[in-house]
Amino acid sequence: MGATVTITLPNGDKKDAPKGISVLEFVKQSIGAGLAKAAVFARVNGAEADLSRTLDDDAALQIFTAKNPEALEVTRHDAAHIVADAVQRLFPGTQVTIGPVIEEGFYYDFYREKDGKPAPFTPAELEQIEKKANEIIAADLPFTRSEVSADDAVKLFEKKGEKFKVEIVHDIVAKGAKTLTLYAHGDWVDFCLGPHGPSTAKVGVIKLLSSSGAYWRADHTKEQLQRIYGISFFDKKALEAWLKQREEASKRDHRRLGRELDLFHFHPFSPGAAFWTEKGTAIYQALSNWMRSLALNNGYVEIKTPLLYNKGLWEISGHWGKYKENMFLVEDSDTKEHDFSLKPMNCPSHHLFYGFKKHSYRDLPLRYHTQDVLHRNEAAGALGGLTRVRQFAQDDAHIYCREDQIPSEVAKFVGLLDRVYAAVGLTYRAKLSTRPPQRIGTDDLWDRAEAALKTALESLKLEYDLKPGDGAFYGPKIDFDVSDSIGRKWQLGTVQLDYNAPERFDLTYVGEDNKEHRPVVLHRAIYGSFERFIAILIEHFAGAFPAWLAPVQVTVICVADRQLEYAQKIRQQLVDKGYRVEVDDRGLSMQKKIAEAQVGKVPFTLVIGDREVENNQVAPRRYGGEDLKAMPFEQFLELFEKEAKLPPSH
RNA sequence: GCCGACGUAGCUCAGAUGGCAGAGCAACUGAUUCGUAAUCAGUAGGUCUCCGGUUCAAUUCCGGACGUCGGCUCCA
Repeated sequence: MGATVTITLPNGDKKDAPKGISVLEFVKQSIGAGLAKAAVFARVNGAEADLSRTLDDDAALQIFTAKNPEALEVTRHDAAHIVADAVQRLFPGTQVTIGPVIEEGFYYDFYREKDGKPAPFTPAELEQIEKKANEIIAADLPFTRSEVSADDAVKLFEKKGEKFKVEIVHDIVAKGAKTLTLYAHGDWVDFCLGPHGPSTAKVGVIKLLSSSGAYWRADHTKEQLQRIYGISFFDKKALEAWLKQREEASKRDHRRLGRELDLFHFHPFSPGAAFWTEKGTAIYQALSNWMRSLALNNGYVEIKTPLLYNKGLWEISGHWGKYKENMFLVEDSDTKEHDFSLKPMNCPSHHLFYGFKKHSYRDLPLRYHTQDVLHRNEAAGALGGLTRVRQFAQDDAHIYCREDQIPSEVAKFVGLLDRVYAAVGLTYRAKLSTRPPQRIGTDDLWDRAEAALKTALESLKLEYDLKPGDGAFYGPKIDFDVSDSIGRKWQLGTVQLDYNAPERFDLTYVGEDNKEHRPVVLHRAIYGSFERFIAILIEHFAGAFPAWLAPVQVTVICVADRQLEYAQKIRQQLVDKGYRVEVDDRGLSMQKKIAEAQVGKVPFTLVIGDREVENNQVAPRRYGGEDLKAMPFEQFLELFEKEAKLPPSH
């Protein structure tokens, strides 16, 4: 009799099985053939494992099938292997690098050259690869796992001529790994942590999405690689649903809605700088006014500083050395030298401003708010819509405070940011970035700075991701990310601690002890930039803004022209209160005008006929079609103002 | 900046192997004055992004520039 092991299932059941049985065999014998067939991978004592893993000790076992989202990640990793296999079958000599699962799908980076030059995959080749990959799925090749020594792994990949894999193996060995795991399906082998599904057939269906350039190790001085993006689903139906959803999401794209709703334009003569229409400007101004009120009501002062500066400033700030490539330089017409630059950030000008006066500890914290225009010379290939532009304005502020004031300042800021995002319904993800290897300041200082940020996040019960080593060289920071309609993440808000700038600019305050001390600076923004924030809001609301943000808040439509005079009176009363109202007096049918108001996503349409004129009423209709029925104008006003006023700023 | 795709009317898109350029919507004109999602008729609109080259002939083929899009990198 062989030894037995006791396996505990998620529901608490315990089952005995012969020691050394595979997970799959155990499931088949002790749970059921159906689950065995559906299984993709397992967790043994919480650790991910292949179904072929043997059970050598008592363990807790959990089986994952297509019903678990985790299983899709595993099969997408399978899919990456399959695509790499397909590429190497079709294009011998192509080298493989890495192929991770990403949020939506996976990618695989290849190195391929022709005549010494990088050879990108053409759309036709992608089709071939996709076809071949799905053939590999149909072939139902089992994935097999094996362990080899580091030496054998190096030999294996050297023999195959896979120099990138060899490099990765060396890296892993340098980190202390003794053995490596290999995964093979058919003749194709890659080394990989796993787990993988039982066979290629489990992957379902692979769809390749795009190809693009990427650099080995994300370093543009290294080899140019060819990246193929793809996604897989357990069945065609799920793939089709995903494609459809993607099409829906693209209808919310701010670039598309910006055109359809006539919010902004771009012109080749000023790439990366928006032309805002009167409608786009209305949104911009509403956000600007709201942020101004929020700032002024929360202890900030608003200041304005120049846009153009002599390079002397950038030499002090360090931008001339580290950021010059991103700055627009301006030639002085006398000296013919590029002695001036448009400001890419507000901080240096605020530091100069701080220095205009001698400050007492009683002045602190001192909070300067600014909405000035900034210019950054972004790489041409990086521009896109409103999310990445060359000219923009931040809802910027710099807080000058004593070190002991940092925790409360950070907490106040994060609280304010949370209120702003909540008011527009945005959900965000906070990221705390801590000390990088290259940094200034003592460890003690960093300990305190990081603790201050952490405390603020925890006091607000905010979940956050920790990004060790991602902070700026002068201090740690918290970034706030929001996703756009196609799932790309954008940084909006940020708060950064800065111990460096006060040194560089020799900023001081006089303390209680009558001696000079260094303040600390907090850089912070909530919207991030108006441009990017508006882009995110357009997508978030799919263009149907709440009344307070909508470019046109009310459209007044008459049943016949004889009611126009009354309609104008209604409009005037609303305009006098500061609202954005239009009367559609074009010679179109009423139905057509209503249709256009809906297409324009105007929050309220007021229909005026003889009955309304007679009774001093309006007949409001909401965007989307809800008919509120005729009511006295005063009653509408009350209802409307609740939604059309800026959100609270206290 | 790098890799790839793309650039036809204000917008969305057709089009031909290299031989007079097409639709819908929008615009304009006229008629229509209508009770909650699109009234009818007509008119106008184009150096087919730009600059070179090949050709009897280029919007179409080739090269370059600019821009847009998807990535890389960076960041708000």
